[in-house]
Amino acid sequence: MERSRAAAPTGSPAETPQTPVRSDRRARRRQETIEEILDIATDIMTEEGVNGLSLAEVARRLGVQPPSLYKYFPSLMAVYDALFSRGQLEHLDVMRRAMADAEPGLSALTAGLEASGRWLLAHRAVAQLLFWRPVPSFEPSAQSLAPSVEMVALQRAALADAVEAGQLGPEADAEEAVYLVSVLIAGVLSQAMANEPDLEWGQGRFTPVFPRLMKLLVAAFPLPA
Amino acid sequence: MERSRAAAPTGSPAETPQTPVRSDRRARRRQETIEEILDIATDIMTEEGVNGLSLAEVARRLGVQPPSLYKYFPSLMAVYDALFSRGQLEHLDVMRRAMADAEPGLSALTAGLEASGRWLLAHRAVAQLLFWRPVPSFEPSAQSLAPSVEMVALQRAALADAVEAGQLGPEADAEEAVYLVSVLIAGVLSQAMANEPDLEWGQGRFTPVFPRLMKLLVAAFPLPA
DNA sequence: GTCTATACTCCGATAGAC
DNA sequence: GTCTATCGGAGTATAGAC
Repeated sequence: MERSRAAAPTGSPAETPQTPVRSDRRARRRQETIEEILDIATDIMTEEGVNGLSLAEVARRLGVQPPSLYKYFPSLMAVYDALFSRGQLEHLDVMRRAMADAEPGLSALTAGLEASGRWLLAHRAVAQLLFWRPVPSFEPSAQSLAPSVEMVALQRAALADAVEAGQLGPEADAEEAVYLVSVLIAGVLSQAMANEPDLEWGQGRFTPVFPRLMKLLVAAFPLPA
Repeated sequence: MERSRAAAPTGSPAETPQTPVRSDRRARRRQETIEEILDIATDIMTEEGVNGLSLAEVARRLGVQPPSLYKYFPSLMAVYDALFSRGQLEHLDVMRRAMADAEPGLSALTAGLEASGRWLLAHRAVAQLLFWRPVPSFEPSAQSLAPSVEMVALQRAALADAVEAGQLGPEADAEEAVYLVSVLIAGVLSQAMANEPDLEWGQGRFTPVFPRLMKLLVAAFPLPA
């Protein structure tokens, strides 16, 4: 958590006051604090449950008094929304990268879902916030929800690639196929999270069956004879 | 909510005082109150989230003061445990009946899982308490957990029946097959609960794919040639 | 078995000084 | 942007009268 103070020595009088440089530094420092708050909030949710998050506890761990946090977030719900939004974006990024690194089609789909599962198991508290809605008084904003549309599009495109490559039958190029695939990954993840809280992807009784489930897709969408 | 007072007229002096009859009546009345508390608690969890349950709110809806509830439950966690236990037993009963009414083997397995899914979607708050552990400070007692062993045994037996009936290959008669089946039903349910909170079994995008998934089991455990 | 009264702890949020 | 002080409310749980 060491922060670099080497650049831009403080005493330099050559720069005009109120420059964008100063503002940038302030803005960056502010952004760092925001990220730190969100990291602490994630820790608390992991330990106490998603519902156990409180600004008082965040303040305690950050070493400030609770009112100070209101300079960064207007309410507890705003913190939840920032956590939701950041989680959504990171999750999307992880899946996109994994798919880009794999062969288009079934390989990319499998790789993307597996990377998604790996990330979600490594960030369980955020995963619960994203998919289980455990805080009834929190509704994610429309902006925070936007990346999930992209997630579906990625999977839809991979299915289309798989059909074109002759890996799946033509019926796999449909919205229903995305639902079926989502059921498979959701089943693996929900069982792993509920019953094996300390294991990561690849360990235990549930996540290892995922590759097997993906192979079943060929049976679900058979190639025409 | 009318309660029958017809039986056992109050003034009858033929019976000795402090008879088991009197105690039975008291015990039954007490049990009714306990069930009513659990029903109200379920309503609250449904509206406010599993974590939103509070004895104060239960007392408010029951029309008593909070301290009165401590005559029935020693703590809030004891209420959670009673809810867990009752849910576990009802859920097991639903599945057992459905399986008994169906042809042994794959039909019984499918019928049991479908009945389970139907019941869980109709009792979502309890389902979350049973499977998602959303209250970190609550650990179900060993006694409350016991019925889940029976659940696994039921499914295991149905898989063995299916193998014997020639519906599935011999590898389906194994513990791993139960995990695979559990992933399928968990996936359907978690997607339905997260994304279609107002729909029941058979409606929406996810639960209708369950029969299709069960058909895939044949592909996963092919019959020997 | 019900109540009142109470002790205790915690939280979200705001006002205003510095 | 930090703090102190405070409001207003929530909750669990216990003691003791009736």
